[in-house]
Amino acid sequence: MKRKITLKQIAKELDVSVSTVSKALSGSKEISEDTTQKIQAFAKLYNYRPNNIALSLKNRKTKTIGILIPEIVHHFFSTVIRGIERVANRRGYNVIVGLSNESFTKEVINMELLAGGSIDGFILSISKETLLKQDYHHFNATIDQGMPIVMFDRVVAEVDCDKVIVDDMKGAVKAVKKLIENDCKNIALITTMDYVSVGRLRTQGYLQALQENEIEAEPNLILKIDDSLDVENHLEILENEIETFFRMNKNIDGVFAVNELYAVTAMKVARKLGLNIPDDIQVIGFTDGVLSKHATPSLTTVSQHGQKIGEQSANLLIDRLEAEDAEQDSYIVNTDRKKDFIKMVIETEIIERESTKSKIYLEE
Amino acid sequence: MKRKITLKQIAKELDVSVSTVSKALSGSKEISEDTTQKIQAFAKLYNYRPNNIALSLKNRKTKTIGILIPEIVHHFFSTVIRGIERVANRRGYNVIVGLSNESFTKEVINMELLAGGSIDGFILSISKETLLKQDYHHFNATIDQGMPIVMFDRVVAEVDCDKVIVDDMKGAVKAVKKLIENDCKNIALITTMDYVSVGRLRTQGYLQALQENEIEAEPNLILKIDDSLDVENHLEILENEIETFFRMNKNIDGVFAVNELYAVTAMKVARKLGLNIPDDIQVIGFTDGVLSKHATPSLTTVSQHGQKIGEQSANLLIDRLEAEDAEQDSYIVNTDRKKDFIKMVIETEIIERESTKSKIYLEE
DNA sequence: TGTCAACACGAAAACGTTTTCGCTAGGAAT
DNA sequence: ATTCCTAGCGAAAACGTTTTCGTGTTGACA
Repeated sequence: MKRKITLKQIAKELDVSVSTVSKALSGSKEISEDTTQKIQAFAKLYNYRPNNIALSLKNRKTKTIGILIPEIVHHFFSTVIRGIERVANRRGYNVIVGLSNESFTKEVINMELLAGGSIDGFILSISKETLLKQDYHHFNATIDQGMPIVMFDRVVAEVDCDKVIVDDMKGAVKAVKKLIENDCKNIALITTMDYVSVGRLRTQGYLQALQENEIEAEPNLILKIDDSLDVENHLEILENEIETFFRMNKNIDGVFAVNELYAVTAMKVARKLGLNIPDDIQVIGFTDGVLSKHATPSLTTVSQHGQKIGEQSANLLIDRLEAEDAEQDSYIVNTDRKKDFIKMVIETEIIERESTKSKIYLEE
Repeated sequence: MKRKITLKQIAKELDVSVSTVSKALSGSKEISEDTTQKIQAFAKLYNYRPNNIALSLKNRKTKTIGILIPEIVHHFFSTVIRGIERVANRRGYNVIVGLSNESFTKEVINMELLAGGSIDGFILSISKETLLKQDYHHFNATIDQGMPIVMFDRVVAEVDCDKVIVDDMKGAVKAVKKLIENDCKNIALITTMDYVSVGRLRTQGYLQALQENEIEAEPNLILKIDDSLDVENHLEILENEIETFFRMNKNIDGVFAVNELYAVTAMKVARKLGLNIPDDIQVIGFTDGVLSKHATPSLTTVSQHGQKIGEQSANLLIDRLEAEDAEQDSYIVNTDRKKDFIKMVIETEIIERESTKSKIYLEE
């Protein structure tokens, strides 16, 4: 197999020194035009590409950022990656992706692997298992070794770093308020067990919206799904749970679900029970993915703007990386830097579609 | 900012040589137990992690593979990545992802960037623009520099490398045959313009299935959508096209669509026109994604097994990488190696759901 | 003719490893 | 007492760059 051509080989071939080749290729004024031309031509001919690895070793930076997410077959995380990739590329960085599959062990292993020099910083979202264990030593160890981290969506107070989050609670409040405005009297909540922070926050938002409108929360109207099992492959279980839930609470006229899947499944079950959407029952979901857009009827959702989250995360990380660079040139060292971490909140937005009643006629 | 601790620093601190530290940490028998213990304890205390970059430079391999895909917010590509990541991790490799966004330029730039030493090999799927331009020099240049490539799904004969493809044509044949068996007399095809190979192949499959059953293909029953525009954001256009298509061909009783989106949109339109699925019209799509599973009625699809494609691709690539290693130790050099590239075909499978009639009663 | 600047280039260090080889000291064997 | 082996460690090269600091050869100028 052919090896990539190196400076040394070019140097030997053209009978000059490595330094000369390096300078010629970077267009240094030090080298005569003759030599420069000759070297550049030769390099082009042999398709020379500098070895990033060697550069990384020298510069102590790799110009790549590591992403660590729980799952990639997931619309929200995909859009976040796309956002990260956008600004990373624009700012001259590459992106390397690790998957934890919601497992604590895989998260730790992946971090150790990537932290071992391959990347300059992390952008990550914590796995469910880690949230359950509440063991965050690997994050703190990485930060201690001077590698900055930005967390998004699933964050945790125990780790000191920049964070980008969705205003889950506010988003839920907005959604439920919309249902209330649309004359729903008995609003159900379909949520998960609360060990993942986002589920808890959205539940809180639901409760708060009710409280603000002086509606008493009815425990019967809250359905908690155990999402530790792989829902995608146990769709019937989910459907059955929702069906009995609906049967036991025939008065439900509005549903707020903490994710797309629960929402469209709720719609499916409702229709199976002969209910019309949105006339008999209105539904709002969370996460604006493909399901919401293409379901029939299309689903009104709380959009989290995943791409924006990714973009902001990347900007935060790269800003910090480049601030570090500047710091080395500067005499003033801000020892308090560790304390001014940023927590950025991305506003949610309600995308109105067919699963809720349009109130346009009221606004005339 | 704290820098990562290096062998040299440990050596200085413990007043031994760098070599000793290196050997002690790798558990070499050469070093006395005393020293080994002391060094290992110190290393653990300071959380020493070897610098992969330095290792990569020395070993001339990075143990990471580069993925280059047109789009990440796409169920099929996500599952492929998951598959790649699975076997890569199992076999000790990392995964770095680049996105071309269907753009030729971004594809070239990304390849140059990654090929510059960051990775040992590529797994990629060609962007639409590249397929249109038919300019494949960047692939061949990369291969010439000794970096192996595996292409999946969107492949091209002009590049000599391992390939993993879906039997698109056969899958389409199966789907259409199923419609024929289910007594459909006028089967429509909703497809794309054919510059992307997969669209063409699926169209061919449609035609072949008809021919094999001695049904004459009716040009009116083929709808070609211009997918150069971003369909996700021009949903109404798609719906309108399909609606007029249906209105002009009221005899349609079966639809084969080359992707999920077209299929569910067709179902949506059909229902809007008062048609019942699957009684009046049966629908089969391609690609088994979330839409198919959660649409109402759920969609019968041709599954491509994206994860399997990813796993096979990764295995092919890593096999080749490790064969290269072995080659260097061997005296026999197979100069014909370049010619025995593998083209692996992943079988499709029809997932039957509610959008086609069940024929169980016939099989009794 | 001697001095000096400018020009064109080379040598070497540095980044963090691993690995090969060599060296020293001590004990065993002769 | 001399030789030899071996355990335990260090020196140095190598991977591919960039960059700093020489160094030698011009030519011009005094």
